Amino acid sequence: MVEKRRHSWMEIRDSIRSMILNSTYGPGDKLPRDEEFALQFGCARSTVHRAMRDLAQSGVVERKRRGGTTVRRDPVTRATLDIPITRLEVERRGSQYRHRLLRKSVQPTPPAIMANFDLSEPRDMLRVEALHLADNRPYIFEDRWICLETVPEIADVDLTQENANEWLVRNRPYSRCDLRLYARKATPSDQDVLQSHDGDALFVMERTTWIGAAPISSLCAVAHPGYQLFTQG
Amino acid sequence: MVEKRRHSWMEIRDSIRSMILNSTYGPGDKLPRDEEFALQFGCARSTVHRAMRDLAQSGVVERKRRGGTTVRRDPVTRATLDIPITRLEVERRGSQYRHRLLRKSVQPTPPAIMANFDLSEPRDMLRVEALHLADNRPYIFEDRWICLETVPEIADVDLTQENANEWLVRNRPYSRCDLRLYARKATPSDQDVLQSHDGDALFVMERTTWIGAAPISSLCAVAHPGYQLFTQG
DNA sequence: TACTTTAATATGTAGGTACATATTGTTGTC
DNA sequence: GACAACAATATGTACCTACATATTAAAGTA
Repeated sequence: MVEKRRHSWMEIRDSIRSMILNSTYGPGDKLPRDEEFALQFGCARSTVHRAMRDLAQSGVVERKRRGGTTVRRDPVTRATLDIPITRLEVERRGSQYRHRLLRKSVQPTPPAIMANFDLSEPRDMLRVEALHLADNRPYIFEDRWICLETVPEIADVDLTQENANEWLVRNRPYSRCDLRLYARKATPSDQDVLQSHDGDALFVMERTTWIGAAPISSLCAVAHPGYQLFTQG
Repeated sequence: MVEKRRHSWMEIRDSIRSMILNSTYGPGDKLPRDEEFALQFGCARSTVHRAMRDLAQSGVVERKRRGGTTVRRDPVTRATLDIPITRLEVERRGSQYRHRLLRKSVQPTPPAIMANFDLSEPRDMLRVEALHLADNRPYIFEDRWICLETVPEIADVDLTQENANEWLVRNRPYSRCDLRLYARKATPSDQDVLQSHDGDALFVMERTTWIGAAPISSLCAVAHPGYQLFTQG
């Protein structure tokens, strides 16, 4: 029997997913070829391919050329984090955004930054320490290292006016971004800058970006006590 | 002049992206129609479409039917977090995984869990408190609420053998997952369970999952001091 | 047996056509 | 002028075909 109506790739995806769910195909199992599924569902191979791409992207299956498609043995929770420009994040909460440049200097990279960039030798970079404020209260403190060889123009930017975060994201899109999230106890110097109390738990986001193989910027952003990071539904 | 060679959608994507980068098209600008780009690049519309879908997904542009494609006014850093099954995370670090069920009971949901699930009324759910260990040292403590109406089978599972994390991820795939990340100061009860010291900063991951509109599980996972969450390269 | 070369094969992609769908703009009616 | 009905349009999808590419399996050679 030949199905007449057209099948959407999402239908196909859901069908395949539920087959994986109800153990028709278990973890590690090899799935039929796209063509076979296409025959089975009465749709085009490209439609199955579209569905499979989505399942692969969301971490349900793994695909390899010639190797076929297998059900992932270790399912993962895959979530997309949207980290907006800090100013927009603040304004979206209905608060007034302000920004203060605290320090700016050229220094050789310390070991931690070298590790972030995978550098074997120290290199002179622009270090910018700045504070983002929401309604005049500290929101995020950022300690950023910017590679002057990759981004020489940054030297001419007035960072008291436009903050480095925004300038970079608008002018230097990256091709690779590494992210690291963790919690850190507030230090005495945090207390001055973030108005945190002794021993507060602070949420830290480290972000390192490259364009191709060239380092752009490595950033350690420390949020105010109580900060939370969400995924978009 | 007509280009002969075939263009890959990634080339097209990079070309369009660099046009956005070098301000040929600025934030908020409307881009040409796919068909026009196709003509311009000498490729098929489907190739431009593929490129555009990628740019839209990575947050560079926004597409609307009939409305066309516009450059996003507010660039975001979009990162994909892979949160694996805890056992695999531990084993991948070369440590030995162990799991201990601490408490298990049926209770009405407290307000915080109701909020996570968007419930207006309390509901009886299975509360499971468990500890994941790496080399016999506390790794992650989880406090999980499981909806018995959506997942009645969980009542028959021996959670001292297979942990709830793994059972759910293998047997109850979700269609929606909300994630919340923050830092929290260690409480005295954390100190017992996680062997944390007084006032340590702890990394907390809250994860709530649904299948369709039906709640599956809401989880508060507190990691050991020093835990870090990465993005995959 | 160990190694290299070759063929087989499943996924990935490009091109093209036709139609679906959402949204916007325009026109018509009161 | 307000609102409803309708047409125009850019993106989205489905289906094909043809070819590209990575990887594995098989065959051949020393």
